[in-house]
Amino acid sequence: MGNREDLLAGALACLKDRGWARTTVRDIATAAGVNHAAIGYHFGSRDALLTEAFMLAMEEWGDEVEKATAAGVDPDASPRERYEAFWREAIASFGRSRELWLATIEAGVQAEHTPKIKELVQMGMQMSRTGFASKLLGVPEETLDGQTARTVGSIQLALMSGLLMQWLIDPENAPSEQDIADGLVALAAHITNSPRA
Amino acid sequence: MGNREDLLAGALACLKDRGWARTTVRDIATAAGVNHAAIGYHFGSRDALLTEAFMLAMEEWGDEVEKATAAGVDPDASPRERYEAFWREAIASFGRSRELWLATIEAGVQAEHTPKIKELVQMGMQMSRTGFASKLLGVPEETLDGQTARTVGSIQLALMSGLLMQWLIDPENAPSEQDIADGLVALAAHITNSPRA
DNA sequence: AAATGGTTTATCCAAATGGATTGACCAGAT
DNA sequence: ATCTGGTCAATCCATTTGGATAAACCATTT
Repeated sequence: MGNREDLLAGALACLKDRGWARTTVRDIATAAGVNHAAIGYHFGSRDALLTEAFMLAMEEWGDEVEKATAAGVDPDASPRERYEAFWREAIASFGRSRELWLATIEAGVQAEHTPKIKELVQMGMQMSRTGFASKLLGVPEETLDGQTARTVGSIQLALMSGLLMQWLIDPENAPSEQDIADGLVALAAHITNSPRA
Repeated sequence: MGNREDLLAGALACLKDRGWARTTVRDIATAAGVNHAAIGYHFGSRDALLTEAFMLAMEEWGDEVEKATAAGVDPDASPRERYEAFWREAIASFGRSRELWLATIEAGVQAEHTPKIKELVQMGMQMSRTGFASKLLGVPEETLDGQTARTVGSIQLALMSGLLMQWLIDPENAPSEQDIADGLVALAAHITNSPRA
């Protein structure tokens, strides 16, 4: 393990607990236990290093999501129980890997200023849509039609990032897994009813 | 209109198209057409000015949300039509006031580093929950019980920020108002069904 | 007209920042 | 042993940053 790996690890750490914008080359170098000149040598620039570190963060993020979706596949449970189990695990992950999740939100902001990041986030969102839709409905990704991915997948993805924000900023008032399922069902029921509810 | 007002307007502009982290005192001063020393005189520090400007952004944000909710109250329309009308207007606003919406996301990140901002965002989220729930269900805020606000309101708020992210980062693949309603109903139907769908 | 108090501007400054340079180091090939 | 290509660290550098200082400005009061 040379400086290169140390720098990547240090950059990932900084990305999590300082965020993209406020990490300096010296922050990274200190976290990595390396002279900051090594950044220029191995990566060319601070931004290039951070971009590469962000890819590591996306992998970790994928693992966390997978862990949550894995919780929602008990064949003996009802769909609702499975759905709540998913959120129970997701919410736990929000707390357990708080900094990581925070970094994913900041990535959304950073995407606006760094084209490469934008591409990565777009890719991640597309994969999430189909992944969520398939796992949620219990249909293999191959046989999943694009329309369902765009509807169910997009909604689940939106709930994921939206509820993440609530849990990060105001966990006191954020909805529990039951609240989520209740709200979803109540909202859909209201929309479906032809007369006023 | 003295420097103070100009600085606030300039800071708001910078907040929108440069974001909190990357706006410098000189950016603001230039945008305001004012010497940057005036920031110290009128607000004490860059962060204090940005915090005050952020409150202006929150007001504008409230107006945009209100405009969208107003689109969802046609008494002749079905609940579903009203819901889609809301999202049609919301999505239009995402495009029309792109920078403003972007600033609200960055606020979520900034909340992590600036307690005052965190308070403001928490407040905004609480108001949004009850506001959304009441407008959506057609129930005055006074008679709305806390549980419904936490469930339906939280879900709608989550969809709002989650779908905003999708529309900001990848409008090409973001769901339309029909997609949203479809997905919501399909997801709820799946959860409700006792056997597998 | 002179004085006053609030405001604005022109500079100054120390610290921080990203990056470049330069010479040391070191394992493996010659 | 020495040469070589890659790695590393110490140091330097120009620029940018947020903020402070102090002098000018200006309307109002005396």
